[in-house]
Amino acid sequence: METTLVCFCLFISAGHVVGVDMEWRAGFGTVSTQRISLIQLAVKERVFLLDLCAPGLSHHSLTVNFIRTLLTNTSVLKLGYGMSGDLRSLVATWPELKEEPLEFKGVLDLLHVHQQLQRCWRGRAGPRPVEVNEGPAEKGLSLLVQQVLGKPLDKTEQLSNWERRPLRTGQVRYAAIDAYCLVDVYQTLSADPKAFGLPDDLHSVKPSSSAKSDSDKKTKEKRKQTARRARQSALGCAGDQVECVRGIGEQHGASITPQELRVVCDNMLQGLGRYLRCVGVDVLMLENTDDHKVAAQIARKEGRIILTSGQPFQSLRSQVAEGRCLTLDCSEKARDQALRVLKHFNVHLTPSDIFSRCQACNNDEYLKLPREDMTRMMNRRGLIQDTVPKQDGWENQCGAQVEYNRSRPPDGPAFTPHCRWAPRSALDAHSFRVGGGAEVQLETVPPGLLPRIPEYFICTRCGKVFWEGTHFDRALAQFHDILNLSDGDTAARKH
DNA sequence: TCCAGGCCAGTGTTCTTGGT
DNA sequence: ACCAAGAACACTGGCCTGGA
Repeated sequence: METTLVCFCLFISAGHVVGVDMEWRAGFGTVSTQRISLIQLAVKERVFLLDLCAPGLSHHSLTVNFIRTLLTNTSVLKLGYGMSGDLRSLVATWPELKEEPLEFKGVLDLLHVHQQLQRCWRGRAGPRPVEVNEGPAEKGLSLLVQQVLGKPLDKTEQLSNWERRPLRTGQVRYAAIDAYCLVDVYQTLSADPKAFGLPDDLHSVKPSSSAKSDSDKKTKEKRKQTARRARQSALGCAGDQVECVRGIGEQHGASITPQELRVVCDNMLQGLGRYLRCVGVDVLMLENTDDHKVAAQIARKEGRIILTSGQPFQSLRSQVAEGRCLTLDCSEKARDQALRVLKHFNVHLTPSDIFSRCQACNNDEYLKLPREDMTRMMNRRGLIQDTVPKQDGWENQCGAQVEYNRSRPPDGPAFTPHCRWAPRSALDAHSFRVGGGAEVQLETVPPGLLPRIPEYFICTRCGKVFWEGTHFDRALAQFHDILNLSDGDTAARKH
C-alpha cells in the first residue's frame, strides 16, 4: 500500500502528462459492462500498473479518491484513446461514481486527435500513409502509433484474460506499452503538430461530431469536394481511381470497340450503365434489390468486368480475377463516369455506335420499319385515326424472309447504328409481337411524329421503339471528346 | 406549358470499425 | 458480445433540363 501511495502522489503532481489505459476481461457473455481489472498509468519515466484484482485495493477509499482526483484534476494532463468506454467501466467498477458522476477534466482523448489526423491525410493529394483497409491493416491505437511513431503496437494480448493472476509477462508488457505509447505519441505530435496536419493546440481538436446536422454538413462538403476533384481531374485517371483502374487499363494497349467491352454494373451505377449502353457497350445492370455478390457471379459466369463503387468494391474485387473489378466515384456524374470507363479501356467510339444497343434491355438487334407500316399498326391499335396510303401487301412482306445481315442495315436513312438487323419476319403482323415475344410499344410513339420521321427501329427483345431525333446530336456532343468522327455520320435517332 | 428523366440533398436504416 | 461513432446505403422529394 505504501508503493501505491507513492504512485498516487507522483501522478497527482502538477504538470505531469499521464497516459491512462484500462483493461478488463473481454465480455462475450451477457454482462454489458465489465469491471476493470487493471489500470495502467504512464509518465515519461515510468509506468505503474494498478492491479484492481489485488485483495482490498479495488474498494479501498484511497483508490476511489485517487481515481476521482486524477481524472478531475485540471493541472494533470490525462491521455487516453477512446475514453468513453473507459468511463463506462469505471462506473461499473465503482458504482459510487454513478451517484456522484465523474467530470473528466484535463483529459485529451487521442482518438479524436487520430480522427482529425485521418481526415487531414484523406484530404491530401498524392501518396498517403497506411489507412484502415489498406494493406496489412493496423487499426485503432495501433494504427495511430504506426502513423506517428513508425511502428505498430503488438495487440496480441488485447483480448487475453485480464482477471487471471498472476499476469503473464506478455500481458504486463502489453499493458505497460499500451499506456506508455500514449505519452510517446502525444509528445511527438505536440512537438510538430503541423507536420501531421494538426492545429498547434492539440486540445482544440474536437471530437467528430455526433450531432446529425454536423455529420450531414461534412457529408455534403465531402460530396462537393469529390465532385470538384472529379471535375478538376477531368478525364484523367487520378486519385482513388488509379489503384483500381490500373490493373485492367494496362491490359488494353490497343483500342477496342464498344461491343467488345462487356461489363456488369452494380446497382449504385445504373446511370453509368445507361450511358454505356447508349454508346453500344454490352452492359448488364443489377436491380436495386440484388445483392452485390450477384455481380461477381455474373462476372465469373459471363466473363464480364464489374463496375462498382463504394464499399462493395472491397469484397467484389476478391471474388474475381485481378483487374476484373473497377470502382468508380459515385458522386461523379454518370456521364463523367462513362467517359472515364471508355477512356480507361481505350474504347474506339464512332457515331455508328451511338444508340446501337437498346438502353432498356441491352439488346443489340433491331427491326427497321418504314413510317407507313408504323402508321398502319398504330391505326389498327386505335392510337391514331389517320388513313394510310395503301401499300402493296405489307403483311405479305412480313412473311417473306429478308436476308439476315449482321453488318449492313436495310436501305434507309443516313444513320447506320452498328447493330444486328432482324428480318421483317421477326414481327408478327397480327399480334404486333417481335421475335422475343414482346409486344411493340406503339403507345410510346407520339402520333405527331409520324409526318416527320420516316423510319423507326424496334428492339426485337423488349419491343421498345426508337426513331431519329435530336437525342443523337446530344449524345454526339456528350461524347465528343472521345468520339472518332471520321465518317460524316450526322443522322439522328431518338426514342 | 407540360412531362419525363436525371441529379442532388435530406433522412432513416444498416453495416463496419474499434474499444474491452 | 456489447457499445458508440462513423460510414455506407436505400429511399424519397424537390429542382432542373430538354423534348414534345
